[in-house]
Amino acid sequence: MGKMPNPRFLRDEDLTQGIEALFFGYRGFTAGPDLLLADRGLGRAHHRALHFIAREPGLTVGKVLDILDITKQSLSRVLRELMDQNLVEQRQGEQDRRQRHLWLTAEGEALIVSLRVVQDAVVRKAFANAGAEAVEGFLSVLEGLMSPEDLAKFSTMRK
Amino acid sequence: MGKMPNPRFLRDEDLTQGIEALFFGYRGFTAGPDLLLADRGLGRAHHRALHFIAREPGLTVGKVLDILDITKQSLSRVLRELMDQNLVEQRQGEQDRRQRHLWLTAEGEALIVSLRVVQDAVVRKAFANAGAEAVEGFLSVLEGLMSPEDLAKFSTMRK
DNA sequence: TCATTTATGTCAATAATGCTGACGTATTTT
DNA sequence: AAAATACGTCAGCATTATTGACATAAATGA
Repeated sequence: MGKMPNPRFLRDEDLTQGIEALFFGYRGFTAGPDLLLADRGLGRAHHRALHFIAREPGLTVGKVLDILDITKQSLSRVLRELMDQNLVEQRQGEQDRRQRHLWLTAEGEALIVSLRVVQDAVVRKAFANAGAEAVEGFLSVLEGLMSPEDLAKFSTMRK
Repeated sequence: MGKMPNPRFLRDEDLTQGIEALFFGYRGFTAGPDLLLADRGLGRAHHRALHFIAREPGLTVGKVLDILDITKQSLSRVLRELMDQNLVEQRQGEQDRRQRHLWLTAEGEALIVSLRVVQDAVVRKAFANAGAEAVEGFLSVLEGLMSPEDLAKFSTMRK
């Protein structure tokens, strides 16, 4: 952890390289799913909603709003489209009946699985080629890039 | 897909974690510049154009199109807005007079510097906290995520 | 030279994703 | 009973992207 007096670290060029790596890397990361989604007239916003609903079935609308950090109106439109396509369904809360819990339908499950197949292939290949240690570094740098709020969300999710 | 025998690497959860880290990390990475840009009515697309023009002054329109991989129309609009705000200027090519070479104006330089101050602060902090070795891992995973074309662009840039 | 290709710009139409502000309803909490 | 909460929706707007068509100037190849 101690900072090395390494002259090849934290120079402007290193930061530039990091910035550009993120730009190109993120593009490679989203390209595959984007193609699949386009077939159904869906986009990245729908993917994100599907991802988090798949990850924690029964999530409330409020929780998804908190994670995605978009407005109610933006999420509403996305959820409406997902429900119109029979990919997601809402169930009224039992304890608190104001809440809407979100679940994937069988069709939604099938879609998220096919999205995961595409995305996992890219990520798995990148992880495998770089090695376990590199993945640790990858994660720790990304955590450092997150806002404190997002870091908290990210950390909470893996407990 | 044959899973590796390593129980703590390349599991589905590891991939999920990587996917979510990218989502939250990328958001943290763009949040600062986005705020600064919004003040001038500019967005992320303008930032990307400014970045690559600053990085390689005199770039032609065609090269920027190749790097950003957007349509001519999208770039045209962005460049027009940057030129209207006196941030970028075009100069006709001397050898090939069909080409337009792009340069930042003094004002454009000033803007990209202030954007870099904000973005560098985030990246530098993340890099410094994670350490040089983690940064190596971060870069190698991102390279693995890039499409072959983008990897070639990325690699060529640091020569 | 003439035809083609290249580099660039621009028009019109469209889509996905986001925003703000306002308002409404059902339900829970105080 | 009043206030707060969870959610939905309306209208209007902005940014960033798309496709397809067309135009111009300049370079290049047969």
